[in-house]
Amino acid sequence: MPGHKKRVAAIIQKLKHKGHKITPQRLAIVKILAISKGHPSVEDIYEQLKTDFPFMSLATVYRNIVLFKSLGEVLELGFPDGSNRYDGSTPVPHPHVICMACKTIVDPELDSLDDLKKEVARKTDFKILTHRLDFFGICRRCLAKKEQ
Amino acid sequence: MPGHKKRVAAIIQKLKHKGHKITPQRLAIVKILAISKGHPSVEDIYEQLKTDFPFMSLATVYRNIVLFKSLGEVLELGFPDGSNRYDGSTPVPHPHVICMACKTIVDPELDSLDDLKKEVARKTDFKILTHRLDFFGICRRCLAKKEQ
DNA sequence: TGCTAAATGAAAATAGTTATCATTTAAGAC
DNA sequence: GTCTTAAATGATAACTATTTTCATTTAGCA
Repeated sequence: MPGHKKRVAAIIQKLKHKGHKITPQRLAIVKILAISKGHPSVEDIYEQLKTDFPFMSLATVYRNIVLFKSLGEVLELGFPDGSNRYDGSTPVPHPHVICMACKTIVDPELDSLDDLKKEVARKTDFKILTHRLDFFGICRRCLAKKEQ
Repeated sequence: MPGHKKRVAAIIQKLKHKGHKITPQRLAIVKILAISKGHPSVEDIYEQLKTDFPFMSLATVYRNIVLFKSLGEVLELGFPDGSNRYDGSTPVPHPHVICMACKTIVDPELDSLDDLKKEVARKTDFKILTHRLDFFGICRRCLAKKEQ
């Protein structure tokens, strides 16, 4: 079973287990969140759903995201400009590299992150529960465009 | 000259240099931003100003923060819950450790951050321009409270 | 098939921020 | 010091993203 199907199955199972109903709208939102690699916004999700659910309400998208967040099945990425984006495929904190030109978000694997976490815990006396790590820059493709 | 006075002077100088007027309201906002160590919100700043400027408008606070941001003299920290907070004393990206209970924000010095930056640049092919690094947890004081 | 709590759609409400516009004022010219 | 004018301010309206309300529909179980 491919990764995103596993994710859909896992989320559905958790929903059922917690006593939530599996509506067609909810299932469609789960699928988009689990399949998307581009960290979609609420608006992105809503647009994708319009084809299959012309009468879908934006509120339904928001409500379900709130639910999935509370179940720990989506990661919310808020940005200062107010644009929130969602990651349903890897709902645990991980670093992001964001292109400021085309808004692409890449998930790098960073070995040295563990050292950093340890250093924080050691130096601050905090009980660290989660983190958020974003790098902003220009991706290779946009760099190439600029030079033309 | 103490650090925060230097910051006030530096911001004022940049404002003048760019042809912006130094109004009493603007000066007061600059001082609060430069002096505060607790990363105040717009509402915090507004409340502090009310004593000296009873007729101060919230819009003035927002307008000035937009200006200072554009000059690179304050750092904006946006959070998913919509609460934005501002750092005028160290307006370059740096890690934060945030207490989820009392909302305190601490600035740790992390030596291993450099390694992480290098690793990102090497692995992603992005031109990295800036970053955002936050750790969320519970501070020692709030941990102690819980145990009582 | 029927029942009931949960979910939905549509629209109103809310919160944080930005824009509008008439009035005031800082700062350079005289 | 006074004049001039573009910039800044205060009050308020507008705006955007999100949440809430409420009447209606529906998933899931008896």
